[in-house]
Amino acid sequence: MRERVGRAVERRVSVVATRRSDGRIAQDRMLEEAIAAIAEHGLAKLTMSGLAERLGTSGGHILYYFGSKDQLLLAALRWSEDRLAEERARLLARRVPADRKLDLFLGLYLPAGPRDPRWMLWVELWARTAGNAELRVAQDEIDRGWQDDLVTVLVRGADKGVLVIDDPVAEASELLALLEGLSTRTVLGLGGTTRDGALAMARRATGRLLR
Amino acid sequence: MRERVGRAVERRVSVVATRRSDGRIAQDRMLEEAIAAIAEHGLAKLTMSGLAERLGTSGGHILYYFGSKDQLLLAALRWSEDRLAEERARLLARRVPADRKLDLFLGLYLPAGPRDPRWMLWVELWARTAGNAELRVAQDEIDRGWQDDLVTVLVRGADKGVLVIDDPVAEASELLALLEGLSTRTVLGLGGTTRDGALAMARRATGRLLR
Amino acid sequence: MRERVGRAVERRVSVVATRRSDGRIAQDRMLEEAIAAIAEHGLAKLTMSGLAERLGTSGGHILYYFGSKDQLLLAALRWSEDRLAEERARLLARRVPADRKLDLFLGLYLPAGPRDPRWMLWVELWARTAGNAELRVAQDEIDRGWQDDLVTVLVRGADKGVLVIDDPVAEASELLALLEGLSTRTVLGLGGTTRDGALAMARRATGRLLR
Amino acid sequence: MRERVGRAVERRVSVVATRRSDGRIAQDRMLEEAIAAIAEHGLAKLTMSGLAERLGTSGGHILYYFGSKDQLLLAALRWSEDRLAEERARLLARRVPADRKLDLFLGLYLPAGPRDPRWMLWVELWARTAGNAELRVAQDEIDRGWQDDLVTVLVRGADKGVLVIDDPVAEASELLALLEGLSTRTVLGLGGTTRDGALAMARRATGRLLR
DNA sequence: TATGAATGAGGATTCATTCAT
DNA sequence: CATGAATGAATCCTCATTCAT
Repeated sequence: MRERVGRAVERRVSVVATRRSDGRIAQDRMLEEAIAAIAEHGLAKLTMSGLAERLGTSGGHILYYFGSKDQLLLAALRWSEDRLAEERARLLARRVPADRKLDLFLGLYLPAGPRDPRWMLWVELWARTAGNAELRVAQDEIDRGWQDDLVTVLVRGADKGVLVIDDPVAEASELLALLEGLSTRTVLGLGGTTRDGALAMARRATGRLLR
Repeated sequence: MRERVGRAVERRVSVVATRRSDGRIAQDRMLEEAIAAIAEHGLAKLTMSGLAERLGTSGGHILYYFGSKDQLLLAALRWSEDRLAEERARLLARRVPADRKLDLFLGLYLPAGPRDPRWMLWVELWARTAGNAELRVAQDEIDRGWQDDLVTVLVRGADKGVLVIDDPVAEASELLALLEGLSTRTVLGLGGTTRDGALAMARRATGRLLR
Repeated sequence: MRERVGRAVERRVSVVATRRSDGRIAQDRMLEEAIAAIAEHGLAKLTMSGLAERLGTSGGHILYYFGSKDQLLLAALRWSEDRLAEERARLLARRVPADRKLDLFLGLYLPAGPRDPRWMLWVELWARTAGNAELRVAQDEIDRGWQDDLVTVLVRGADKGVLVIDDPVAEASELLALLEGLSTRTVLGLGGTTRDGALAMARRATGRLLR
Repeated sequence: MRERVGRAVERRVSVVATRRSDGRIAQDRMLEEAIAAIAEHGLAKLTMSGLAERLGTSGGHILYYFGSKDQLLLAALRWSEDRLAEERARLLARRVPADRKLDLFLGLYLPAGPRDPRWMLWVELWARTAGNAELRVAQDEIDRGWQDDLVTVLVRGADKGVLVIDDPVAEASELLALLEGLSTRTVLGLGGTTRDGALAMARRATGRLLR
């Protein structure tokens, strides 16, 4: 069990370095496909053999890399958020006014629509958070990433005189909580919430908060 | 510990309300215990026989009442929210200033703390929403209950000149989205959010939103 | 897992008392068949579903009673030895000369021949003893039963003047160790050992040991 | 701890014996490590990859040498007993009185203590004997080695007038059966049997048998 | 109402073995 | 020689659900 994890880690490192076997299914494909499958049918319906079939590989092979289904899920979460963290980093580096940057941030956070894969994964994993410390830690880390970057945007905006902030940490927290609530509703299709509606609402709240 | 207190209170209520039918009481106990079990160990660990053991009955008997596990879950959700709807109704009927009423509303919505049974149930059921139309409809209905009552509070507050509102439906939606995000974080223990912290944040946002 | 065990225990108690369902497969049959299957094909080939098929029932049903394969094995061992313990008790109660009684004791201990089910079970379970404390305790208990009864036979024989003993505990231990060695060889068919050969050898050693 | 010492000794031996082929040394290490692993955790827990890890090699490599796990086990048994056969040969060649030689023989046969690797391997393999003809043949051969050497000791002792024997084959068989029973108990830790206790008992029986 | 025996489909996981490199 | 990726069959166990009593 333990060595499986180690193997998975090694693997990730060597993905770029070696590609000995062409038949080899990349871990990334596995994670991507797992997220897609969860988005389509829910985590409850995700079976190792079903996922393997989608990938044209064997269930044993997936476990060979990830060790267990829980680890696979955790890896999927991290993989998904790693890419978003990169997008956020790119966003932070862009030369656009702070208010525009903040707006882009909102768009990045909110789900693309109902059943958005990334958010479906979050919702599914929330249900497992209570019983899985490793998962909670990972979620906390990811959350902190969003929080820190948002604080950065706010502080820079204040420095430039574009945004009026008071307590950037508290304001970021509030904004993220609102975004999370909006996202949950959007992705689950509750209350008729759409991405556009959520975005509009987030913008209004942002305007009120920072002016 | 918390749910024990809550349970005693509920018991008194339901004994009075449905003295006629012992079966009804039995059902209430089942739902109550199901929610407690989910809060304690998660939905994934809730088995019919395990629940039966907690209740001192048999698994078959629970299904005798509820037909299936899904129906039991749905009933648990409704049972839990029905009682809150009653509390909201009592709150709306109270003769307190609108801003005070709004504050009490916030307190009613937010979870008592990490692993609050009602919210654990919500989080668990979100993961089942996508594949279960009946469940989504029920969630929508419950959500609408909160929304409508909040709108009522806002409108009455505006009539009295205590609150300054613009678009009560939109403002209620935004407030509820924020509350939901705060609740999720509180109940899952993410980002160190506590009930008090969430409440303070909700109050600040409410103040800003309504003047 | 734990409650399964409890259920199995209850079950054993109620076997005599209630027999509500005629289609019900008695646990005894399960144990008996399990032992037969192990004797025929070895423990490694014993699968729950395979055993279920022999019994005309479902794998789930066997586990319903025994909780796990390990528990089933343990129960099989106990069941098998319980019956022998009764036979020993009957033997001890018989009114025959001590030397004759001792001879019958040898016959009771030794396997009926190669692949004797009871002894096959022992051999298979020895391989699991090291990693299973519960199993080792059970084996020790059973062993003590043989030892105590043999000591009783020896002491009574000495009292009657039929046997000449010196240290009954040590002599019983030695005799049992010899019997165990002979049994292992007989049941595994090693060294061409047969039940008759083993019995003859045991008799000679007994004669030498006790005059 | 014990096997570490033993391993160092073996190493020296095999280095001298088969200096030509490094592969041969590697095979020895594999067998040695396999036996140690079985003694520590049981055959059920011995996996090819786990063994490979202990050896710092790959699972595929072990099979490259041995073809299959069963063959590996068989080789381990033979390897272990070959070394003992050599020790027996050395013992037979020594110029010591027959009774002393017999005593050393007992010490060689009995396990060093609970979980003695050689005996753990025997016990584990007994469980596989029934379904594996090749294994049974190997066990028979090894057994015959002990038997023949013991007969030799007895006969020579009789020739010298040190031992009083009647039917050396039968007496050797009986002694070996007793030794096997004592060994099984010692290695499994049943009945509180220790090596010293087993040795004392074996000596007493030997004295009785050959006087 | 209430029980609990019985079912049986289903799923995660393990592992010996193969084979391309 | 040596690796380790890839396989996929095999197995234990879980659990909602049914139903005779």
